Amino acid sequence: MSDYKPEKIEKKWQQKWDDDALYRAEVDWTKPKHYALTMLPYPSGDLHIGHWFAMTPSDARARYMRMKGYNVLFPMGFDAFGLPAENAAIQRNIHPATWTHANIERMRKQLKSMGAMFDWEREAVSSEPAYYKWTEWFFKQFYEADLAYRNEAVVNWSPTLQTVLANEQVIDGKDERTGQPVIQKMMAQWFFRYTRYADELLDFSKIDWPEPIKIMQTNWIGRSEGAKVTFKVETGDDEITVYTTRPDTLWGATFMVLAPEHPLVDKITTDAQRAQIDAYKEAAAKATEIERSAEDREKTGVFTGAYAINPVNEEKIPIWIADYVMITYGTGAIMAVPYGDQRDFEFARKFGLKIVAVVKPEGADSVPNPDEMTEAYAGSGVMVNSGAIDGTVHNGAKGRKSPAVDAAITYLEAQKIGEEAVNYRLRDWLISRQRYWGSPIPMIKTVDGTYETVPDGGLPVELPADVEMTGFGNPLANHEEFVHTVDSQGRPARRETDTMDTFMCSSWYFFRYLSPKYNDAPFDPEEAAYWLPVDVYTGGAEHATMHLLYTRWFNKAMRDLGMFDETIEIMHDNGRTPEEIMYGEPMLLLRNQGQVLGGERPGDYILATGRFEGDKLFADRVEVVNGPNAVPAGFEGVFGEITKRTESIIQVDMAGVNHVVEVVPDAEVIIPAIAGENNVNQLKHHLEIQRMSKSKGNVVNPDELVEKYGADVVRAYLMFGFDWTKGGPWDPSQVSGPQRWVHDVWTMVTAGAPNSGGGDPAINRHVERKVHQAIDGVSYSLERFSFNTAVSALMTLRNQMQAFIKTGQIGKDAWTNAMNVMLRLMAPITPHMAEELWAHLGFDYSIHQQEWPEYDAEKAKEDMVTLVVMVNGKPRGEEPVSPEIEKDEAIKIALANENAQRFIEGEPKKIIFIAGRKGQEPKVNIVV
RNA sequence: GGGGCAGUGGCGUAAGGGUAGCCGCGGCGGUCUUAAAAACCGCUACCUCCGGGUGUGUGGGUUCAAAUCCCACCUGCCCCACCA
Repeated sequence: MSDYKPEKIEKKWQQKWDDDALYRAEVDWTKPKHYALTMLPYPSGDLHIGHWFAMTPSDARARYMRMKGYNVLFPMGFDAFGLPAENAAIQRNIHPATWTHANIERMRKQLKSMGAMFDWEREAVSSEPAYYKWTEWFFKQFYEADLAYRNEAVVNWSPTLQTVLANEQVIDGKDERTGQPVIQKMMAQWFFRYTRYADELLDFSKIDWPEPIKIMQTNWIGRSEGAKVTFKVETGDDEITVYTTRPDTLWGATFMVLAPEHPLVDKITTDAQRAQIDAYKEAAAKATEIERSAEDREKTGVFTGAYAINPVNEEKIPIWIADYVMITYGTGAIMAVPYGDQRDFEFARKFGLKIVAVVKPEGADSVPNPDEMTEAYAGSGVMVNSGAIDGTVHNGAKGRKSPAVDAAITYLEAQKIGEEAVNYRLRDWLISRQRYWGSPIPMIKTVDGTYETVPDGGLPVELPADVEMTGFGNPLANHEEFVHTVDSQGRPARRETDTMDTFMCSSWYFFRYLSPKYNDAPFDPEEAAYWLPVDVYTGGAEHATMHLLYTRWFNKAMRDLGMFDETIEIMHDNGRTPEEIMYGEPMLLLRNQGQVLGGERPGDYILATGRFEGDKLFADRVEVVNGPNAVPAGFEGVFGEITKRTESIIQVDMAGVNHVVEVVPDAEVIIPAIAGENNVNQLKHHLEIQRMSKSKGNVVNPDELVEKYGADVVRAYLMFGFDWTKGGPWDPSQVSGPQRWVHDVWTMVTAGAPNSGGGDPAINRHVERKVHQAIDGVSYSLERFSFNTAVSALMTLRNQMQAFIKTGQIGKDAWTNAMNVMLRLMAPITPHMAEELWAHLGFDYSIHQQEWPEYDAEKAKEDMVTLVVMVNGKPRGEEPVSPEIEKDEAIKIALANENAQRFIEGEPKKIIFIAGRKGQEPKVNIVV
């Protein structure tokens, strides 16, 4: 019966929508606006099922908002600069621009097959000169406002290739292409003053963002309160300043540790120690920061031979270098208090350094003997052996909220040996990349070594097209014509050859969408005044601490440089309060989707022995073995891969046959890979958890799915089959549910009304009720980005309608009205089919310009509901009652319930009535 | 190592502190068919003395009431600055 042909109707409607400019979003001050934004893709080659998973639900939400009466802008573009284009260039001898543009062409076509309401007139591509002219312009503005500066930073340097490598190009300290060693090298680079906005970035009060994102950003910024303390080096005039969050423990500082890169190291090192120090520095240069900061690593370090004087007690303390101190955090030097800091404690134990107890733990009778301690004590207590602050209390609070810290800071400031200080884990934003395929940094280095900006007329500094991509050296630095220029006084000068981090491009793309062809500024203030800020932003949570923090910084810097001034004026002229812009927050609401995963993880291979009961093995011994090829001779038990584990019940695949093994309590579990005593919880079962990636060959191509099922079914499946915020493994076997749903609706509508007359009024009333319950369910779900429950509510309506139609008693008008509403509810999810069936029923084009159905609670109401009678919180009986039942009446009925009475002895202690909220039954809980 | 998140039937998942498992997938039984597919109907957590009892990773706690809130643990996933 179903002659649903998605390949025909989808193309047809996409073409018509395009011809009619149905999704063109234009400024219209008479209508409320809604700027819906989904993260722009990197043009890697093919659209991934993950793009569909991120974008089609976002599209459904944008469509819903449009039907709710908003003027919706939902644009799309490409984040087109980046490393993969260069890799392609090197491997296939193709220009990065050619590769990128070809990919964009292909992906644009794939994106269009989604049937999303993208306004393609607004498309922006970050690698086009018309775009990166403004990326450069932003850099210039930031530089002139002292938000950009030059400083040294560590890079992965390949001596073989004479080039800087990305972290992902470095595998085990070696370049992935040549296998040659990579070293850590200091290089002068461009930074933005990210930390200047650290405190403002900690304020989330004006935005509705997911709690985890706010927590991650807060931790990432890592504000800490403490003090800076200056130590004098014993000989010479040198001073070493340290930052500490625990200045109260200064009396317990028994040595100092400098980062190996600390500038004073060479100067203070004694001749006797020099060889050792140099060797250590060289070794440290080879390790990455993540490796170095791993706390489970054995502590290493070398004594410099020099001593410092502890300013509070004049003690002479040795100065060491060690790689657990980072040059990038604080001052690159620490005072080591082995009593109170675990890392310092381990270091002191390893090298036999002195430990002095400075805190008497809360509730302890005496101060611990440092020689008997097995770990540092970082808790609260009373300060001891601490001179001026002896007896003050450290209560565990941060900064001056701890009395001991407060006393220490006051003392340090009075003695002029230190001062209160705030430190951030956040570091300034290093935007320099020694790469070709990025936006050039519009700076010129003059003959006297100073920098000046490229004048506005010189923007954009365009990337030269005739470069050779060999992977050796920096193509821009090797391009003579590009490098040689003149400065403002006509003297020969050199262009900056670093390009910008691509996060710079993606920090402002949603401004460019407003007016991608605008030539007088990054964006047209007339457009900005209407559309800004972004109302809803959707994308992956993996951007929590990078893109999503950079773009907030960028927006605040733009605000402070007056880039919104004109926009704000226009807002005023149109009666709009510009407060939202003044907050300096680019996106008011953020929601994250999860990831669609693919592939599999194998389970542990086990040998299990014990006692069989039928087919089930009660195992008293389980051993994890290497793989499927190790069956010992004469083995009796179960051997195979664990496919599933629920507590102590294990499903084992033994040569294709499933066996159930129950691991008895106290069974011996042996897992060689996990040291120490093992238990059943550590057994790994088969899981499908891997991320999709080309190298694993488990990427799902949406084009094939669209061809097979149609875009509407793929959209419906992606929205229905997952918790959108979680994502999950790809499982094509689950497509059939949504597929049946779409086909059923098609069949239902094309079959026409089952009854040409008025039908049974009671049935018609039921239909109306279920339709309104569906309006409520779908609206509530879409409002909350809960796409799976939206589809679920529509499937429920399908089931109910099928049952009503089967009676043959549904009237023509009731049926037509039900179909009319159902199609409008489906329009955001399955836009093509909804449009086709809408036209089939003779309603006015386009369904996407219709209003969202209005919910009427009266119409949705049931005549009778079930009163749940509970005793001590357990359901004991049910009684049919009116949904409006009052408390007293409900309690009376509940107490009269026969079954419930069996559980009530004597007088109830308490009776609680829970009113029947929307969609829920009233309840009475009788406590006895 | 640091940070974040998650754990519910065979599977994907639902549940606004208030009857755990909505909606699907799969499976089992049936109808129709020469047969199969499709479609349609029914069943589908465990135990039970048939009264009921148990059950949301484990162990505690708060509450009249906990999948939901709190604490600890176990397991897994994601992010960590030149991948985007």
